Amino acid sequence: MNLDDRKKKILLAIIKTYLETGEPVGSRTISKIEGLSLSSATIRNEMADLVDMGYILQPHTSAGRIPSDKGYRFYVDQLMAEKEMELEERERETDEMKGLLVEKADKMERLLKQVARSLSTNTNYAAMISAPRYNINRLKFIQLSRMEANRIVAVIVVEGNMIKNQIIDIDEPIDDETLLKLNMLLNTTLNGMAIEDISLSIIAKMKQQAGDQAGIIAEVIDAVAESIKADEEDLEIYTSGANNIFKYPELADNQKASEIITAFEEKKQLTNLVYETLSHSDERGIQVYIGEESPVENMKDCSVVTATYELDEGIHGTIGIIGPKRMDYDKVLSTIKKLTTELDSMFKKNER
Amino acid sequence: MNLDDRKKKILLAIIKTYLETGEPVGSRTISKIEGLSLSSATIRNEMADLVDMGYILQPHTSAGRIPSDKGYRFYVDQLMAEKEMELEERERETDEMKGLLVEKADKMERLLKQVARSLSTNTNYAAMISAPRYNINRLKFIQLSRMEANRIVAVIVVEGNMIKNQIIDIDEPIDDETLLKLNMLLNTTLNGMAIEDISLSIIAKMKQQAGDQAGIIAEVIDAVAESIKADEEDLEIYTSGANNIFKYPELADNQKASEIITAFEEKKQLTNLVYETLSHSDERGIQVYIGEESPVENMKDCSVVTATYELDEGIHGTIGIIGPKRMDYDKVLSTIKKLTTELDSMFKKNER
DNA sequence: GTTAGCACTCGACCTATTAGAGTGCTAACA
DNA sequence: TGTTAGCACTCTAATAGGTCGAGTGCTAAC
Repeated sequence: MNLDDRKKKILLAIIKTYLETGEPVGSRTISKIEGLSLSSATIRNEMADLVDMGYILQPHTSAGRIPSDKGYRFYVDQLMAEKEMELEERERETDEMKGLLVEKADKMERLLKQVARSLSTNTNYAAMISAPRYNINRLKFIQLSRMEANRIVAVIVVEGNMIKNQIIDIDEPIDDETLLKLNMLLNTTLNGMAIEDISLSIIAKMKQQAGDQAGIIAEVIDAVAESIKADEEDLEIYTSGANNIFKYPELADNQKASEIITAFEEKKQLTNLVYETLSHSDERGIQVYIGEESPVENMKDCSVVTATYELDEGIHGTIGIIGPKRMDYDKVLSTIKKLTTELDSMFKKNER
Repeated sequence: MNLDDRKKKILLAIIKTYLETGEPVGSRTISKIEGLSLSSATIRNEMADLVDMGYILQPHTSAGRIPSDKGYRFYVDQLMAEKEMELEERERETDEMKGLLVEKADKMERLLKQVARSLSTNTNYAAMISAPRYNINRLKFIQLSRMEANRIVAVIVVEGNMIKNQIIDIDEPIDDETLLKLNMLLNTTLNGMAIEDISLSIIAKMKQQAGDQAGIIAEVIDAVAESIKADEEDLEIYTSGANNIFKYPELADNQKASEIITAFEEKKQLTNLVYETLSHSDERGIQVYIGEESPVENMKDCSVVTATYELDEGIHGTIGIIGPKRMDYDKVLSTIKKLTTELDSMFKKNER
């Protein structure tokens, strides 16, 4: 049995109706609404087929039908194909966009929080955004300064002007000249290097050149490695609107709500989502995970829509919307599309 | 009518039983359990009085009694008085303490997250902790470094070794000598000053001394002010275990759960709690808010226990536990007490 | 292949009915 | 006068029975 044109139309009708009402939809409803005037009996026959094929489900024998994960998948694929076409046809006007406008923010953190909030309030679903991640961590500048007699502070600037600090305690006081020499050594050797490329041999060579001060070099390198590692480990993720899940009865029971909230609290689970999205995202950069498809265990009852935004070559992050499987995919896809676009242009202006 | 000794005993028995079972407690239960052997009838009479006095409530006519906010308040006050005594008598042994032990953490943020997590998993309630706030922001060290030709990075270290960075774009390249001069000027003038004490006249004087470079001075001062202000505005708060509320049926219905989760998401509400605690905390530093007493609107159905920890003179933060009104106050008070103590000693060791 | 018709199913909702826990009150007791 | 036994009463939670209606599956006719 294959999915002929009529079956497709009926399936889409069922899903759309269900998305609007949130209740199982019966054959009569479809027979009335649809352009292809067919009796409820015929619809019923087709529906039976669709159940067999796994596109829709019957909660119980004498109830209407609801879409299965497979059904949603069909719908979303269809929808995204349409969107593709639309976007080629005309540049979208930005009418419903006002609410989306993100205030100009000076700090990255604040900006990201605002984006998350904007997303969640606009869609009424839960939202998340990951801080941009620098795939290549290239060192730009290193500076050691003496803070107190036995204590220096290392300032490490990497590509994209992310700044890290590390305080280093030293055994013996260090004089200005040596400090200057160390700074020269560090910068001439390391500037422009990717963190991954700092090999042991380079470090050994630097230590040799540093002579007595080899210990400090080691500490600085450690500090560099440490701060980068820390950065990789806990990818910053901002969330907003987790409480929105309570608006959807199918997610609001204790068991499920607790799982979802937990995922939002323990950002580690969301980290998965980010990596998954970054690695699998296709050319469009938008990804839809339905139910069981979700990379986050605790969100198997949700749908998750993610997208990557790009700040600059090799620097990107992920935004995501988490809601019920019967979410308004149309709206969510538009919103997320617009937002990534806006983010891109914003970063261009805001690049510091 | 006043609260005589027998009434007190009965009241405490009711509350303790309710804390254990979570169900309305009847007169028979009390008459059996209690040392002061009285018949259920007598207990009933007393209970009626206690209802009149507002210490306990009757969910419906033929049900047992549950404590009112006023009842809980009585219980907690009693408990805290006892604790006071206990602590004077003997230094508490640290037997149940293992789980509480917080791993040594190098970064403040990670430490705070761990503390929050430790609190929530140990108590099975929700927990929060605010980053330590420096009441007096004293400048310790300022360093300008050239990063690129037209760009310098200002590193600002304040009391407690909190480090802020600010990138400053300048119109014309600056030479090493001038940079050195500026650094000297900044440090000799500002070191050791409290932020609040940097007056306009001081700034004017510095600008005058800086001559051509007055613009940079202004930018640095702005950066200092800015970074301090940003710090004050969004007080960092870390939370953990919000999902624990689902373990308590009286908090787990949609309406209430949503409110509580929202409070945890929008940290602004928790900020209130921190300020409230900091300003009102008595000598012991532990505060208990029961139901309506809570400074956080969305937590009127919870009890909130907070405490201040002190890192150093004038530097403190707040930890808090949020749970149902029938929380195990005894355990919570002990835990929070121990944790603040441990935090204090940890900060002493970890002070860098 | 499509449709009308009809018996059937099953959850949602409403209404007793019952059981049990707990009360309030009265009358007797120390 | 405070305490207690006894008893009728109240109210909830749980169970069972009954009805309604939406929706189905199937058959037979078109």
